[in-house]
Amino acid sequence: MKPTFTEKLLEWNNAQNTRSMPWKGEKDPYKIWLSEIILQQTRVEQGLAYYEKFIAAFPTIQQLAKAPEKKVFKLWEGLGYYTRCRNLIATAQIVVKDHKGKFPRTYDQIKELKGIGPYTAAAIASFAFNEPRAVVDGNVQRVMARYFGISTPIDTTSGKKLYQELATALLDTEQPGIYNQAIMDFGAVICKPQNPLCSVCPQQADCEAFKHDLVKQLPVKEKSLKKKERWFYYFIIQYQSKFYIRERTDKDIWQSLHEFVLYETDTPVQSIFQDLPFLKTLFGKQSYSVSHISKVYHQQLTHQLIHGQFITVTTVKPVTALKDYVLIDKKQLKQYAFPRIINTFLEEKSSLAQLF
DNA sequence: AATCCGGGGAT
DNA sequence: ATCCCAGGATT
Repeated sequence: MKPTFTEKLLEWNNAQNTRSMPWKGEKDPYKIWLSEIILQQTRVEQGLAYYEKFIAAFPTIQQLAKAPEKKVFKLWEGLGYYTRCRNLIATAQIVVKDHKGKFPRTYDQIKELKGIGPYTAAAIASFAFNEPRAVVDGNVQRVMARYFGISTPIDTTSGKKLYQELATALLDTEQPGIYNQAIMDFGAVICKPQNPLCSVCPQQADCEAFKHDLVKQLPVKEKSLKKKERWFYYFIIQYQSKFYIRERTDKDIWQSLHEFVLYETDTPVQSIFQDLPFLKTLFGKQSYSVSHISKVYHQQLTHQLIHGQFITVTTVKPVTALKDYVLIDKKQLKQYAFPRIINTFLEEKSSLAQLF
């Protein structure tokens, strides 16, 4: 006999949950996996278009596994957390090579794959294979913290353990997939982060947070993130009809994306014209001409604020001092994945007028 | 245990 | 501005 919470949740799911998504009820583990990776820390509304694009481009895991990496990253461009994309490719290749194209069928095997943690493994195992594993995502944590009135922070080791145990106890082991889907929908539709719909909530009578007016305070998060600022000066160096770009490979933001010639500082430079020794160092005695300096663009990341400025430079000879950078014809540029701050610049009409 | 990894939407 | 999103990997 399951707790009343589970009964009421499933009742709500049957009678009132109208939330519809393309992967709901899906049984193909490939499609479930793809949707779950895309949706990690990503809103359904934001991930939806990417899911459709990926399914259209790669209907099977075999096709994804053999696709050129560049093409996959171009599809992922703009979605963020690019390690997910790298792991997506690696996992597709592992499943095809080591598992003969058949997606692993148990939670433990699934969790071994790259980019798959406790949440995603539980989601795939329950949705595709009916294994009784409880998902714990942001929705589930919030619902349980409020329903039970728990003030243990969700972003601690003990908190994660506690919420996983609670979720497991509440799970309907007869229909784990339906239950997991239901509690996440419930968190997204009723027990929302802001302005939850307590007035129409079927759990209201037993909700500890509602009883004690703690709905707004729960769940508790312990850590606050520290941010740092970085200044990126991008030199768009044109030689004939080509530009220098490189792939970002350091352990840093935007790994596997591309960029123009970068000069980075941790404080803004006083004047692009006077105080930037970078260009002179780069060109030495070679001549160059600066044709345009853009406004300052900004991009807010989780832990960083990026200030970006774009300096368009033309030269009549190749720049030999540029290591790692390669010359790409301007017509080929759109094949490469760039960070949003660069695409924002490229998409502005004034920028295009300078470059093309 | 702490930190990092994006981009977008709501408030 | 701040929070949060169908989290996971690294140190």
